[in-house]
Amino acid sequence: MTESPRAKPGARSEFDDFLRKARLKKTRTRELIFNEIFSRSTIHPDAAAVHKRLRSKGHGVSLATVYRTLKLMVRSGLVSPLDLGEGHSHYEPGTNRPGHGHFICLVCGRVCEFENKELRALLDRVGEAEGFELKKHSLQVFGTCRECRKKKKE
Amino acid sequence: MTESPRAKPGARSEFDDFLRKARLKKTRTRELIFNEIFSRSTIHPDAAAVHKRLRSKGHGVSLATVYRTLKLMVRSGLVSPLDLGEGHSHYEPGTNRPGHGHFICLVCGRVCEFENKELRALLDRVGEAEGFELKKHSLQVFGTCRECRKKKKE
DNA sequence: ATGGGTGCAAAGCATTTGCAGTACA
DNA sequence: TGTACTGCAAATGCTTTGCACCCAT
Repeated sequence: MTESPRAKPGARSEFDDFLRKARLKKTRTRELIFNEIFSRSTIHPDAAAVHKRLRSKGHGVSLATVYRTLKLMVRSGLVSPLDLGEGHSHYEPGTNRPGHGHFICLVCGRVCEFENKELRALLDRVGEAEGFELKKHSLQVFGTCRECRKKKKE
Repeated sequence: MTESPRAKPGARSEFDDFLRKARLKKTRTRELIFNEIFSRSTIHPDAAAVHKRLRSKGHGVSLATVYRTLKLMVRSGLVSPLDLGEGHSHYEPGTNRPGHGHFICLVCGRVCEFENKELRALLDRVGEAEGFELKKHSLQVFGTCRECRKKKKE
């Protein structure tokens, strides 16, 4: 069981903690899937992409196990599902990232994250006004990215 | 072909306009589905709910047509799909409602809309900073509603 | 050893589609 | 009348599950 090369400091031990608390086993397969999500936080893969990537690296992991493990990681609070408007889930590392959202380019499909402190404060304020206790949120902004706007003008 | 009792003023003619422009036919079935979405904007039904509701009213509409029509209405820009975290789409009237979002109670499942001008301005600002041309957005806030918080404390 | 973990194939849902018949323009 | 629209059932695509075997503890 090797350490992830680019894992966030702390994230790995969170996974370990979760596994220990839930009396779940630490397996090679789970580590591989975990690393696939955490090593490149800008990718936002779906289950099929994780599966394909692992296969192409020579790891014989089944799609069923990818789904099982992703579900596990979502329940553990380490990973969040992400709706890019494609009708199925993508995944990204982390949960409870206040003020965090995504730009999704409708032309090229690129996804770009952003983080904004005002947004967090704003949502807290709106929630409080409604008597609503905010746990997490999901914000997607669809439009055209800088590059695609440039191309369109040419 | 009767008028919708509670349709937004203007919304109906938008639908008519869309149908005319796209050379689509105005049918009883499309009108029924349209009204089901627009008559109760707080309901956010999924396709199955629209279908069930129409059936219970004695209208023999097929689920396939409900899906086809909802897709049509989404493309027309009259209706927006809504991800309530259930793994399938719900629908609400309207598109391009800047500063619009949803609270979703994780305990009772109730959905509550909100509208906030600051949010709109904030997203525009963040988009501009990225060179991103904002078309629409989707914001869901998950947590516990006032009533469920009260019950929990008791 | 013993119970959880995994692969495989089959099942389960939401959604889409082919086709033949129906209804709007 | 002609073509779009609809219902039905089959097909599709993503995700879950049952079961037999495997492996971490």
